[in-house]
Amino acid sequence: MSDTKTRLLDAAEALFADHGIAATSLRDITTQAEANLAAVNYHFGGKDGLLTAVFGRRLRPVNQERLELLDAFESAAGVSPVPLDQILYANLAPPFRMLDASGESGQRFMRIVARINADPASSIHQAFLRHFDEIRVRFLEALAKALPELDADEVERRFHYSLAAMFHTFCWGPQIACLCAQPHDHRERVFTSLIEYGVAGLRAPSDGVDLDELRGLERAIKGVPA
Amino acid sequence: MSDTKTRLLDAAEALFADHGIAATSLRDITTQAEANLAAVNYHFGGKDGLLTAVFGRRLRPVNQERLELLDAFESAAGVSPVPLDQILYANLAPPFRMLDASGESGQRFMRIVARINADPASSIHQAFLRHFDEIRVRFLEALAKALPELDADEVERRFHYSLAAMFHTFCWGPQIACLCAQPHDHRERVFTSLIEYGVAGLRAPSDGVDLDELRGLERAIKGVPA
DNA sequence: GTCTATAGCATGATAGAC
DNA sequence: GTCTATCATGCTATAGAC
Repeated sequence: MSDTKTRLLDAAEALFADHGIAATSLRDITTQAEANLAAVNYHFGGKDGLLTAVFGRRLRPVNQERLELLDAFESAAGVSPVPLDQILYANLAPPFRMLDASGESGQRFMRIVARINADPASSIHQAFLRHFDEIRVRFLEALAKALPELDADEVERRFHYSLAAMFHTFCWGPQIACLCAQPHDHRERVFTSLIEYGVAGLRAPSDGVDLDELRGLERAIKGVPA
Repeated sequence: MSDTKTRLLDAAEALFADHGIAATSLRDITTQAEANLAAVNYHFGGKDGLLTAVFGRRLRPVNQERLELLDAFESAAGVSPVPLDQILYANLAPPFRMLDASGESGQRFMRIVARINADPASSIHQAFLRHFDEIRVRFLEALAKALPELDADEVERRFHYSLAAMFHTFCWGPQIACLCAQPHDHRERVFTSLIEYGVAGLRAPSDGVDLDELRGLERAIKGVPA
């Protein structure tokens, strides 16, 4: 039998992911973990602390691996920029590897992460973001080097688009029937798809779309005079 | 002075967006709306019903406009597929227009939407999804027609990637300092950027990335023998 | 129909015994 | 480190005033 702390983390991870964070009470968690209600407060200082510990436990190794991968690709590239597919691979491979290794519980965890990510007003959000401080800086540097024709703002926006697709996929995957059907084969396809989409998006010409032209077309179609 | 129902909706929208849904109590809402606590239950049946009404009120006209825009572009295209930038424009222009028209409260609203979207386990999620049933079908059809070389699964995945970027931007925009600085000019840039990224991503060649090659590279770099 | 006052029950947090 | 008891607060429901 594992110790109370671990049992609480496991129970919280499962319940937060399946029923949502707000909908899960400390009593649900302590009951499933066969622990006392007050144990949560003692070990983690409260519900927020427990949640922080839940994602910290898994996020640390995943993000560590991301940085190591990026390091490796950068060393291999020397003075040249790291190719975009390698940058995206360094960001995506670690969480996908965790999905393969941890099975059901890994999927659950990714759903929690995606949920916290989408709620900037939540109280644990800052603790969550701190896990990504170094990631953000390092990956933005690598992207900026690989995309010298874009200004820094645009690089950051596009980086966020690629993150959004990843979070959305982890959060929605099981329900879009893209990640669940044939677990492993499908995951491979989704992994590839995320990189393909991201590489193409990051490389998009920055003057490829003329908003005024689209607006003009809209007006013309709708029969508005001017 | 507006009626109680409207005041409750306005207060709830502001508080849900600023402090999060779970963190906002009915008492906070009724206090700010200068209404009685039980009014929420009477008019909306509870907190969930209130939330449903909050996003329904704004989502209906926005989604209506999306469909009308897509209709218009499809009529103009005749038998040809609608160009990708027009499809994405039809999806993005209505919410951006709402942002310009409704100012602060519109921004708040988009943050609520993004949050609900990221929490599939929440109890209102189904009511939320129903608003997008028709959108999903119509836009997927248009995309499939414009991207005949992709299989249906891949079209759906890429459609979701483009949605993810949109939600993420609306949710995070103010904090990434992309949407806030010079409100209108910046928004124009972000709008354009979303379309550029999306068009390029949707058009990505579906065999552009070789996962095994990337994995092989990783192994080689890390010095693993086989 | 519309709103108010209030009661019932569940939750998160804490104090203090062991 | 663990557990019991308890408190303040939150959501829901309902009885009844207007």
